[in-house]
Amino acid sequence: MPRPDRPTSPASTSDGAADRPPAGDEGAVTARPRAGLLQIGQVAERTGLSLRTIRFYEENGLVVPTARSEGGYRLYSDADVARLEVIKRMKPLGFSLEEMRQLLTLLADLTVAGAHHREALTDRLRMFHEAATARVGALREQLAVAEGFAATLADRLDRAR
Amino acid sequence: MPRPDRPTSPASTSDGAADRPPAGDEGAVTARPRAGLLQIGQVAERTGLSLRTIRFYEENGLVVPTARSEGGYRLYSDADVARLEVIKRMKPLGFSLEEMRQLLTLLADLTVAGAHHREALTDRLRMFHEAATARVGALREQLAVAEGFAATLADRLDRAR
DNA sequence: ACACAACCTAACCCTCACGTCAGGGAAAGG
DNA sequence: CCTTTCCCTGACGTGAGGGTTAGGTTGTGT
Repeated sequence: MPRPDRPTSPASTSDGAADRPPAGDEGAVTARPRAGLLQIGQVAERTGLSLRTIRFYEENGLVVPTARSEGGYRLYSDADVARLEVIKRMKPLGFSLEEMRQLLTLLADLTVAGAHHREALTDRLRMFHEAATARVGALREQLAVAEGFAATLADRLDRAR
Repeated sequence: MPRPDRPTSPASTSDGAADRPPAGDEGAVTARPRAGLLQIGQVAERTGLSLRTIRFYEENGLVVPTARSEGGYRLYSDADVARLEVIKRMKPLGFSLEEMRQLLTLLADLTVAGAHHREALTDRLRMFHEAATARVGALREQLAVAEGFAATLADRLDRAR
Protein backbone atom coordinates (compact mmCIF):
# COMPACT_ATOMS: atom_id res chain seq x y z
CA MET A 1 0.00 0.00 0.00
CA PRO A 2 1.95 3.02 -1.27
CA ARG A 3 1.43 6.62 -0.57
CA PRO A 4 -0.11 9.13 -2.93
CA ASP A 5 1.07 12.46 -1.50
CA ARG A 6 4.28 14.45 -1.66
CA PRO A 7 5.36 14.06 -5.28
CA THR A 8 9.05 14.72 -4.68
CA SER A 9 9.46 17.97 -2.84
CA PRO A 10 12.97 17.62 -1.46
CA ALA A 11 13.52 20.91 0.33
CA SER A 12 11.53 21.94 3.38
CA THR A 13 12.08 24.22 6.32
CA SER A 14 11.84 21.36 8.81
CA ASP A 15 9.18 20.37 11.32
CA GLY A 16 6.38 22.08 9.41
CA ALA A 17 3.01 20.45 9.25
CA ALA A 18 1.40 18.88 6.25
CA ASP A 19 1.33 15.55 4.64
CA ARG A 20 1.46 11.94 5.24
CA PRO A 21 -1.91 10.90 6.61
CA PRO A 22 -1.33 7.28 5.76
CA ALA A 23 -3.37 5.59 3.10
CA GLY A 24 -6.08 7.80 1.82
CA ASP A 25 -7.00 6.06 -1.41
CA GLU A 26 -6.09 7.89 -4.59
CA GLY A 27 -8.39 10.80 -5.18
CA ALA A 28 -9.85 10.73 -1.71
CA VAL A 29 -11.62 13.89 -0.66
CA THR A 30 -9.83 14.91 2.50
CA ALA A 31 -6.82 13.19 3.91
CA ARG A 32 -8.06 10.55 6.31
CA PRO A 33 -6.08 7.69 7.80
CA ARG A 34 -7.54 4.47 9.00
CA ALA A 35 -10.10 5.36 11.60
CA GLY A 36 -10.96 8.93 10.86
CA LEU A 37 -8.14 9.99 13.15
CA LEU A 38 -5.72 12.79 12.40
CA GLN A 39 -2.20 13.12 13.51
CA ILE A 40 -0.89 16.22 15.13
CA GLY A 41 0.45 17.87 12.02
CA GLN A 42 -2.87 17.69 10.28
CA VAL A 43 -4.60 18.99 13.34
CA ALA A 44 -2.19 21.88 13.49
CA GLU A 45 -2.93 22.67 9.89
CA ARG A 46 -6.67 22.56 10.40
CA THR A 47 -6.69 24.59 13.57
CA GLY A 48 -3.86 26.97 12.94
CA LEU A 49 -2.34 26.07 16.28
CA SER A 50 1.32 25.15 16.55
CA LEU A 51 2.41 21.61 17.30
CA ARG A 52 3.95 22.83 20.48
CA THR A 53 0.74 24.47 21.55
CA ILE A 54 -1.30 21.36 20.88
CA ARG A 55 1.10 19.23 22.87
CA PHE A 56 1.15 21.81 25.58
CA TYR A 57 -2.63 21.74 25.81
CA GLU A 58 -2.48 18.00 26.25
CA GLU A 59 0.16 18.34 28.92
CA ASN A 60 -2.29 20.54 30.76
CA GLY A 61 -5.27 18.30 30.31
CA LEU A 62 -7.13 20.51 27.86
CA VAL A 63 -7.27 18.17 24.91
CA VAL A 64 -5.95 14.67 25.26
CA PRO A 65 -5.85 12.85 21.93
CA THR A 66 -8.37 10.06 21.62
CA ALA A 67 -5.70 7.57 20.68
CA ARG A 68 -2.07 6.91 20.09
CA SER A 69 -0.53 4.91 17.30
CA GLU A 70 1.64 1.89 18.07
CA GLY A 71 4.64 4.09 17.71
CA GLY A 72 3.24 6.67 20.06
CA TYR A 73 1.87 9.21 17.57
CA ARG A 74 -0.99 11.27 18.86
CA LEU A 75 -4.22 10.55 17.01
CA TYR A 76 -7.01 13.08 17.18
CA SER A 77 -10.70 12.56 16.53
CA ASP A 78 -12.95 15.19 15.07
CA ALA A 79 -14.26 15.84 18.54
CA ASP A 80 -10.72 16.55 19.69
CA VAL A 81 -10.29 19.01 16.88
CA ALA A 82 -13.58 20.62 17.78
CA ARG A 83 -12.37 21.04 21.32
CA LEU A 84 -9.25 22.72 20.06
CA GLU A 85 -11.34 25.03 17.99
CA VAL A 86 -13.42 25.96 20.98
CA ILE A 87 -10.21 26.78 22.80
CA LYS A 88 -9.18 28.97 19.93
CA ARG A 89 -12.40 30.86 20.24
CA MET A 90 -11.91 31.29 23.99
CA LYS A 91 -8.39 32.56 23.75
CA PRO A 92 -9.14 36.20 23.06
CA LEU A 93 -11.07 36.22 26.30
CA GLY A 94 -7.79 35.79 28.10
CA PHE A 95 -8.85 32.88 30.23
CA SER A 96 -6.07 30.84 31.76
CA LEU A 97 -5.54 27.27 30.64
CA GLU A 98 -7.03 26.10 33.91
CA GLU A 99 -10.14 28.18 33.39
CA MET A 100 -10.49 26.95 29.85
CA ARG A 101 -10.13 23.39 31.02
CA GLN A 102 -12.92 23.93 33.51
CA LEU A 103 -15.16 25.65 31.03
CA LEU A 104 -14.66 22.87 28.51
CA THR A 105 -15.58 20.27 31.09
CA LEU A 106 -18.52 22.33 32.15
CA LEU A 107 -19.85 22.62 28.62
CA ALA A 108 -19.38 18.92 28.06
CA ASP A 109 -21.21 18.14 31.31
CA LEU A 110 -24.07 20.35 30.27
CA THR A 111 -24.36 18.57 26.97
CA VAL A 112 -24.77 15.24 28.73
CA ALA A 113 -28.35 16.29 29.27
CA GLY A 114 -28.83 13.80 32.08
CA ALA A 115 -27.11 16.01 34.58
CA HIS A 116 -28.80 16.13 37.93
CA HIS A 117 -26.68 19.05 39.05
CA ARG A 118 -28.03 21.13 36.23
CA GLU A 119 -28.55 24.02 38.60
CA ALA A 120 -25.02 24.14 39.89
CA LEU A 121 -23.72 23.77 36.38
CA THR A 122 -25.71 26.65 34.94
CA ASP A 123 -24.60 28.70 37.89
CA ARG A 124 -21.01 28.13 37.03
CA LEU A 125 -21.78 28.78 33.41
CA ARG A 126 -23.32 32.08 34.38
CA MET A 127 -20.13 33.03 36.16
CA PHE A 128 -18.09 32.23 33.12
CA HIS A 129 -20.43 34.26 31.04
CA GLU A 130 -20.03 37.22 33.33
CA ALA A 131 -16.27 36.92 33.20
CA ALA A 132 -16.45 36.73 29.44
CA THR A 133 -18.62 39.80 29.22
CA ALA A 134 -16.24 41.69 31.44
CA ARG A 135 -13.33 40.70 29.25
CA VAL A 136 -15.19 41.78 26.17
CA GLY A 137 -15.60 45.17 27.76
CA ALA A 138 -11.92 45.33 28.56
CA LEU A 139 -11.08 44.35 25.02
CA ARG A 140 -13.30 47.06 23.64
CA GLU A 141 -11.49 49.57 25.77
CA GLN A 142 -8.12 48.28 24.67
CA LEU A 143 -9.21 48.60 21.11
CA ALA A 144 -10.24 52.17 21.71
CA VAL A 145 -6.90 53.01 23.28
CA ALA A 146 -5.08 51.26 20.47
CA GLU A 147 -7.04 53.18 17.88
CA GLY A 148 -6.34 56.38 19.73
CA PHE A 149 -2.65 55.76 19.78
CA ALA A 150 -2.58 54.76 16.14
CA ALA A 151 -4.35 58.02 15.38
CA THR A 152 -1.74 59.92 17.36
CA LEU A 153 0.96 58.28 15.30
CA ALA A 154 -0.83 59.12 12.07
CA ASP A 155 -1.08 62.67 13.29
CA ARG A 156 2.60 62.98 13.97
CA LEU A 157 3.28 61.42 10.63
CA ASP A 158 1.68 64.01 8.44
CA ARG A 159 2.46 66.77 10.87
CA ALA A 160 6.13 65.93 10.31
CA ARG A 161 6.01 65.17 6.62
CA MET B 1 8.40 72.27 58.34
CA PRO B 2 5.89 69.63 59.46
CA ARG B 3 3.70 67.37 57.42
CA PRO B 4 -0.02 67.75 56.92
CA ASP B 5 -0.99 64.24 55.88
CA ARG B 6 -1.76 61.06 57.72
CA PRO B 7 -3.59 62.28 60.83
CA THR B 8 -2.89 59.22 62.95
CA SER B 9 -3.98 56.16 61.05
CA PRO B 10 -2.21 53.38 62.91
CA ALA B 11 -3.40 50.31 61.01
CA SER B 12 -2.70 49.81 57.35
CA THR B 13 -2.53 46.90 54.95
CA SER B 14 1.13 47.52 54.12
CA ASP B 15 2.90 48.54 50.95
CA GLY B 16 -0.01 50.42 49.43
CA ALA B 17 0.80 53.74 47.87
CA ALA B 18 -0.21 57.04 49.36
CA ASP B 19 1.23 59.36 51.85
CA ARG B 20 4.31 61.10 52.82
CA PRO B 21 5.29 63.30 49.94
CA PRO B 22 7.31 65.45 52.27
CA ALA B 23 6.41 69.02 53.02
CA GLY B 24 3.50 70.24 51.03
CA ASP B 25 2.33 73.24 53.02
CA GLU B 26 -1.02 72.92 54.75
CA GLY B 27 -3.85 73.00 52.29
CA ALA B 28 -1.65 72.48 49.30
CA VAL B 29 -3.43 71.34 46.19
CA THR B 30 -1.63 68.20 45.18
CA ALA B 31 1.05 66.48 47.12
CA ARG B 32 4.36 67.85 45.91
CA PRO B 33 7.75 67.39 47.50
CA ARG B 34 10.58 69.82 47.12
CA ALA B 35 11.26 70.15 43.46
CA GLY B 36 8.06 69.10 41.82
CA LEU B 37 9.30 65.55 41.87
CA LEU B 38 7.20 62.56 42.78
CA GLN B 39 8.29 59.37 44.37
CA ILE B 40 7.40 56.05 42.93
CA GLY B 41 4.31 55.44 45.01
CA GLN B 42 2.72 58.66 43.88
CA VAL B 43 3.60 57.93 40.31
CA ALA B 44 2.01 54.52 40.64
CA GLU B 45 -1.11 56.13 41.98
CA ARG B 46 -1.30 58.66 39.19
CA THR B 47 -0.59 56.24 36.38
CA GLY B 48 -2.29 53.15 37.68
CA LEU B 49 0.88 51.16 37.10
CA SER B 50 2.30 48.96 39.81
CA LEU B 51 5.52 49.84 41.60
CA ARG B 52 7.01 46.69 40.21
CA THR B 53 6.08 47.63 36.69
CA ILE B 54 7.52 51.11 36.99
CA ARG B 55 10.80 49.73 38.29
CA PHE B 56 10.76 47.11 35.59
CA TYR B 57 10.40 49.77 32.92
CA GLU B 58 13.38 51.56 34.35
CA GLU B 59 15.40 48.36 34.36
CA ASN B 60 14.67 48.14 30.65
CA GLY B 61 15.51 51.71 29.91
CA LEU B 62 11.98 52.84 29.17
CA VAL B 63 11.63 55.47 31.86
CA VAL B 64 14.58 56.35 34.05
CA PRO B 65 13.64 58.67 36.87
CA THR B 66 15.01 62.17 36.55
CA ALA B 67 16.57 62.03 40.00
CA ARG B 68 17.21 60.03 43.12
CA SER B 69 17.00 61.21 46.68
CA GLU B 70 20.03 61.07 48.95
CA GLY B 71 18.79 57.79 50.27
CA GLY B 72 18.26 56.38 46.81
CA TYR B 73 14.53 56.97 46.34
CA ARG B 74 13.46 57.32 42.73
CA LEU B 75 12.18 60.80 41.95
CA TYR B 76 10.05 61.35 38.88
CA SER B 77 9.40 64.56 36.99
CA ASP B 78 6.17 65.31 35.21
CA ALA B 79 7.86 64.46 31.95
CA ASP B 80 8.71 61.03 33.35
CA VAL B 81 5.10 60.53 34.28
CA ALA B 82 4.05 61.62 30.82
CA ARG B 83 6.35 59.03 29.31
CA LEU B 84 4.77 56.38 31.48
CA GLU B 85 1.39 57.46 30.31
CA VAL B 86 2.44 57.20 26.70
CA ILE B 87 3.59 53.67 27.43
CA LYS B 88 0.22 52.91 28.91
CA ARG B 89 -1.40 54.02 25.71
CA MET B 90 0.91 51.89 23.61
CA LYS B 91 0.40 48.75 25.59
CA PRO B 92 -2.78 47.54 23.92
CA LEU B 93 -0.89 47.55 20.66
CA GLY B 94 1.14 44.67 21.99
CA PHE B 95 4.52 46.18 21.26
CA SER B 96 7.43 44.70 23.11
CA LEU B 97 9.27 46.79 25.65
CA GLU B 98 12.12 47.11 23.22
CA GLU B 99 9.84 48.39 20.50
CA MET B 100 8.22 50.82 22.88
CA ARG B 101 11.62 52.05 23.94
CA GLN B 102 12.53 52.69 20.34
CA LEU B 103 9.28 54.39 19.57
CA LEU B 104 9.61 56.65 22.59
CA THR B 105 13.10 57.65 21.54
CA LEU B 106 11.92 58.17 18.02
CA LEU B 107 9.09 60.43 19.10
CA ALA B 108 11.43 62.40 21.31
CA ASP B 109 13.93 62.77 18.49
CA LEU B 110 11.22 64.00 16.22
CA THR B 111 10.20 66.60 18.74
CA VAL B 112 13.70 68.01 18.83
CA ALA B 113 12.79 69.74 15.60
CA GLY B 114 16.41 70.31 14.70
CA ALA B 115 16.81 66.79 13.43
CA HIS B 116 18.80 66.51 10.23
CA HIS B 117 17.75 62.91 9.75
CA ARG B 118 14.12 63.91 9.63
CA GLU B 119 13.61 61.68 6.63
CA ALA B 120 14.94 58.54 8.21
CA LEU B 121 13.00 59.30 11.36
CA THR B 122 9.66 59.72 9.64
CA ASP B 123 10.38 56.55 7.75
CA ARG B 124 10.74 54.65 10.96
CA LEU B 125 7.68 56.36 12.30
CA ARG B 126 5.75 55.22 9.27
CA MET B 127 6.78 51.66 9.96
CA PHE B 128 5.58 51.92 13.52
CA HIS B 129 2.34 53.33 12.31
CA GLU B 130 1.86 50.43 9.95
CA ALA B 131 2.57 47.96 12.71
CA ALA B 132 0.11 49.78 14.91
CA THR B 133 -2.57 49.70 12.26
CA ALA B 134 -2.02 46.00 11.74
CA ARG B 135 -2.34 45.39 15.45
CA VAL B 136 -5.53 47.39 15.58
CA GLY B 137 -6.93 45.11 12.93
CA ALA B 138 -5.91 42.05 14.88
CA LEU B 139 -7.47 43.50 18.00
CA ARG B 140 -10.71 44.11 16.17
CA GLU B 141 -10.76 40.52 15.09
CA GLN B 142 -10.02 39.30 18.57
CA LEU B 143 -12.86 41.39 19.84
CA ALA B 144 -15.17 39.87 17.29
CA VAL B 145 -14.16 36.36 18.29
CA ALA B 146 -14.55 37.23 21.94
CA GLU B 147 -17.98 38.66 21.35
CA GLY B 148 -18.90 35.58 19.40
CA PHE B 149 -17.87 33.28 22.16
CA ALA B 150 -19.61 35.34 24.79
CA ALA B 151 -22.74 35.11 22.66
CA THR B 152 -22.34 31.35 22.47
CA LEU B 153 -22.14 31.22 26.22
CA ALA B 154 -25.23 33.40 26.58
CA ASP B 155 -26.99 31.08 24.18
CA ARG B 156 -26.17 27.99 26.16
CA LEU B 157 -27.21 29.80 29.27
CA ASP B 158 -30.80 30.41 28.38
CA ARG B 159 -31.01 27.29 26.30
CA ALA B 160 -30.22 25.39 29.47
CA ARG B 161 -32.21 27.47 31.94
C1' DA C 1 16.84 62.28 70.88
C1' DC C 2 14.05 58.25 70.01
C1' DA C 3 10.60 55.65 68.38
C1' DC C 4 7.55 54.94 64.68
C1' DA C 5 4.79 54.39 60.68
C1' DA C 6 4.91 54.65 56.06
C1' DC C 7 7.61 54.50 52.39
C1' DC C 8 11.33 53.03 49.85
C1' DT C 9 15.54 49.98 48.18
C1' DA C 10 17.85 45.81 45.84
C1' DA C 11 17.77 40.95 45.11
C1' DC C 12 15.76 37.11 44.74
C1' DC C 13 12.52 33.41 42.97
C1' DC C 14 7.72 32.40 40.76
C1' DT C 15 4.14 32.30 36.91
C1' DC C 16 2.09 31.56 32.20
C1' DA C 17 1.92 30.27 27.68
C1' DC C 18 4.26 28.97 24.89
C1' DG C 19 9.17 28.99 21.55
C1' DT C 20 13.25 26.63 20.64
C1' DC C 21 16.55 23.37 20.45
C1' DA C 22 18.57 18.49 20.85
C1' DG C 23 18.51 13.79 20.14
C1' DG C 24 15.94 9.86 18.78
C1' DG C 25 11.97 6.88 16.95
C1' DA C 26 8.18 5.85 13.42
C1' DA C 27 5.88 5.67 8.85
C1' DA C 28 6.22 5.17 4.08
C1' DG C 29 8.57 4.73 -0.12
C1' DG C 30 12.86 3.89 -3.48
C1' DC D 1 19.34 -0.84 2.69
C1' DC D 2 18.58 4.41 2.80
C1' DT D 3 16.04 8.62 2.71
C1' DT D 4 12.19 11.68 3.82
C1' DT D 5 9.00 13.46 6.47
C1' DC D 6 6.80 13.31 10.38
C1' DC D 7 6.52 12.57 15.18
C1' DC D 8 8.27 11.84 20.15
C1' DT D 9 10.16 13.37 24.89
C1' DG D 10 12.86 16.42 27.67
C1' DA D 11 14.90 20.48 28.88
C1' DC D 12 15.90 25.17 28.77
C1' DG D 13 14.61 30.11 27.28
C1' DT D 14 11.55 34.21 27.03
C1' DG D 15 8.49 38.32 28.03
C1' DA D 16 6.26 40.98 31.21
C1' DG D 17 5.67 41.36 35.11
C1' DG D 18 4.02 39.41 40.50
C1' DG D 19 5.46 38.42 45.27
C1' DT D 20 8.56 38.05 49.00
C1' DT D 21 12.47 39.06 51.92
C1' DA D 22 15.58 41.72 54.52
C1' DG D 23 16.86 46.01 55.29
C1' DG D 24 17.48 51.39 54.55
C1' DT D 25 15.09 56.33 54.46
C1' DT D 26 11.98 60.02 55.61
C1' DG D 27 9.14 62.81 58.04
C1' DT D 28 6.60 63.05 62.31
C1' DG D 29 4.85 62.87 67.40
C1' DT D 30 6.57 62.93 71.91
